[in-house]
Amino acid sequence: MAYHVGGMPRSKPSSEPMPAPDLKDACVEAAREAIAAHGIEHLSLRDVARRLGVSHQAPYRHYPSRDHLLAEVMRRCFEHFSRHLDARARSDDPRAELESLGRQYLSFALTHPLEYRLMFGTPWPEAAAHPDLQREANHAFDILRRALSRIHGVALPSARVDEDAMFIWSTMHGLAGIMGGSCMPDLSVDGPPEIVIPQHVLAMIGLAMEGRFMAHTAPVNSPRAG
Amino acid sequence: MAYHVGGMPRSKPSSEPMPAPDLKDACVEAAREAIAAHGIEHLSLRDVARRLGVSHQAPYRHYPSRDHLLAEVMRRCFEHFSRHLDARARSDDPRAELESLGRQYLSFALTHPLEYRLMFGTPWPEAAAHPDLQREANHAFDILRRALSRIHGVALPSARVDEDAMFIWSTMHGLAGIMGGSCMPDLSVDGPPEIVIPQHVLAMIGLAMEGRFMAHTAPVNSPRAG
DNA sequence: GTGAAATGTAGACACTGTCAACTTTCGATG
DNA sequence: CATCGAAAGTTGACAGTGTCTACATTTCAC
Repeated sequence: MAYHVGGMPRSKPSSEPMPAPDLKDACVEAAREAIAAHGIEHLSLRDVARRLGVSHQAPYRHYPSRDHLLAEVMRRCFEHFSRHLDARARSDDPRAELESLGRQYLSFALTHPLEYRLMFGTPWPEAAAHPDLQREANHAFDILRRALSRIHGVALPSARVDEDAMFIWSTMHGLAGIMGGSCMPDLSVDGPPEIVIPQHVLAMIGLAMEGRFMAHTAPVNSPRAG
Repeated sequence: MAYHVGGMPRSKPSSEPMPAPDLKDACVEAAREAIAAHGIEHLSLRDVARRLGVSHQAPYRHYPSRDHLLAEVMRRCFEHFSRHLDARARSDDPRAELESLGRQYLSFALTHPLEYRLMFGTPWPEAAAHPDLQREANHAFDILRRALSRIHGVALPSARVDEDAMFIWSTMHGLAGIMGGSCMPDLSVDGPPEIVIPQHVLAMIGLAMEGRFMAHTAPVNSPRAG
């Protein structure tokens, strides 16, 4: 766990322009441990340094500020998240594919609540200052967009696809936030809520999408929309 | 803005057991200003004291810790939120009522993003230690539950009502979090997203609920729910 | 009057992020 | 080989923070 040596830079005999010594990586790893131990808001650069057995200023050689380290941790969370989504069960039926995407989304949020909070529940450290973070964050949404495009085919313009994507993402995101957070109300449902509720929410999304398809083939397009 | 006098307790000549001097209230107000100015994470008790022209220890006479003051601010946000929901447009048509509830929910989240973030996007300071906070937070969900019960009538057991309530709340909550946060993707929709997206999401909820009613009168109850 | 409770103040401690200056190491260049 | 510079890590300092302890003042009940 401790950073093995302190005092001199790495000595790769090769001639790479920037060997990127592993303290930079180690900082991210230590930061994740610190966050897991004490929560996101109590992440401290000095604590990270202490965990690595290194001086309190050493991390500053690799990250200009605490927020830059936090941004890097978040960026890796998004990478992890995207990989998780990409590893979903594939199917030729685009609707089944969409459902497996939803399940995969929820399974990540529920098994990695800390990472999920970090990604979507933490105010970003100046989003504009971390463009790679923004880019990484959009990947997941693009996955959803593509899955929806497959369902809709070419019949619907991309504007409609984006609307549906926002609906589905909102629902998944909200459910994840509620179930992963501490503000879940006491429910009287038949069975464990963490099983029953996602099942029902996914079913409701399916109903809404079916209604959408029917609306698409019928003249009226969206009832009760003020 | 500054707390008018410093040094002696209030001098109400009455004999109330605890006159509750207004520094306690003033702290909450100053804290809200500080949060609005510098963000939730940078709320500082010393800054609050400075705003009130009072020593850095004075707030500790009324709040045992910074988190207790934060919890009180959050509790008042929930009060404000509940009042906003209660002030929605009423209707005899339960579905119209549900829709106005949804619009009211979103309008609060979008016009008071800071309070919304504070309520639902901030990790609670030891939820168990602040039961009144938890109680206040459940009020909004109960409002939703009641509106849904009116729609369903007595036909559906309360378990189904809670499932539907969780679906709707998830969708509203997720949409509010996405649109109020900094992680909204670039969308290609016809018109301003802050208008078009909520409209569409509400319409999708309506479609899902209609499918639910049809499923309720037909033998099959939830298609595609694996 | 007197003591106790409530309220506010001042000082101290450990902790934090961050700036500045110093040291050590290594690779490149004369 | 000597030397310079960059990279990486070190120590020291400063302001800011939450919170503990001790002290001062005011008011009220007795």
